[in-house]
Amino acid sequence: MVCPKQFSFQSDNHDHQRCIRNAMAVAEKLCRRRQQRFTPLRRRVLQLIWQQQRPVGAYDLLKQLQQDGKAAPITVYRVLDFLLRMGLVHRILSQNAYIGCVCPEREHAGHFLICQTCKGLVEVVDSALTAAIVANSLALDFQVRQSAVEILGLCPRCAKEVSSEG
Amino acid sequence: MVCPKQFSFQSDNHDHQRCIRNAMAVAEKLCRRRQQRFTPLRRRVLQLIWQQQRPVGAYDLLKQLQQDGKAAPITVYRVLDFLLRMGLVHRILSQNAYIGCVCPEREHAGHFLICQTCKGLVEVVDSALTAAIVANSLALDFQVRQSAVEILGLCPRCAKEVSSEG
DNA sequence: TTAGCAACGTTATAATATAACGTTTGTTAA
DNA sequence: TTAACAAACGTTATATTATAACGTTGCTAA
Repeated sequence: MVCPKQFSFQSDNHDHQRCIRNAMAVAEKLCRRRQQRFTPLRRRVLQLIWQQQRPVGAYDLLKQLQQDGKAAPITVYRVLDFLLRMGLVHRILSQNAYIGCVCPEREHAGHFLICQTCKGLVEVVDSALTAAIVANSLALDFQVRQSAVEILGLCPRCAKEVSSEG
Repeated sequence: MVCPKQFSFQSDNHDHQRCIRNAMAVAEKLCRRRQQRFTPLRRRVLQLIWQQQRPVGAYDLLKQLQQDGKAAPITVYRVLDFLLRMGLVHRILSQNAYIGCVCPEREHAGHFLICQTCKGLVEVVDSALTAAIVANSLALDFQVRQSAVEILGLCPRCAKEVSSEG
């Protein structure tokens, strides 16, 4: 089970609490298997990230952590670093923000469609895109370690609003 | 004529001064055609960007400008904003840096291979990659405005060095 | 049960980017 | 020409994002 919101711009009224619970369970299992500590702090931050349905900034997370008590930026960044290493979240370069990964079990690059209006985001998993990246890299004798694809534009809903206004 | 360095990791001893002169001439023509002012400051910054053969940070540019006289960060960012709007430079998200565009006449997204060791960069122009992006967007009824593809890894030269060390 | 290391706290600071407002300069149209 | 306007640039201040350095706590494994 994955969060449908993160695979399509359309699906909206799904039980996101269930997605969150699922993501936490997957994270737990994955950390245990890798013998990494899924501490309360790490759990809390991952949960905060999943609660938003769009990419969240580090300082947004910080503010939320500070509602529980004192916290410093480095705390957030350290946790983010861990979550990124574990593949539990993706970093969205164009937004300086972070989002929960829908499929942390399988290692993969983050490929995204991002709406410039509502900041909504969809993770793309597509073999043709991956193949094109591999082909280009092979052609230049380049060893891929990581790839970031961020496609910016207008999601269907925001496009509709724009056209009905104008 | 384009800078071969920006299309391959291999070509190294080409006449880069000539590439720079060419880039400046193209920029000049393009601004005139669009009735935009290619001021001395804008010219200077674009030249500084082309002089590096890798992505340059805004504050690197600032330091170089300050050798001519006083300058503030906003000055650099304003010029970068102009150059980006004109398509004369690309912003490299993963590096917080900027690089001259090898083909500003034709509007296009920036697709790059970036070496994590030497920070060398190659601009990729590939229809299969573009097609994959378009296909994904169409499938989700998403209107693309801009796309950023940054493929990080090891360029052939750095790969060779790593293997000869280890 | 203690040595060692990972996690986290605390304080400070680096690096990147923008806001607000005033002045200069170039362009346009009477 | 020159007044009116807008674009470019200067100046000062500040926002936003991210990391460094070092000490303390607490888990874990021999």
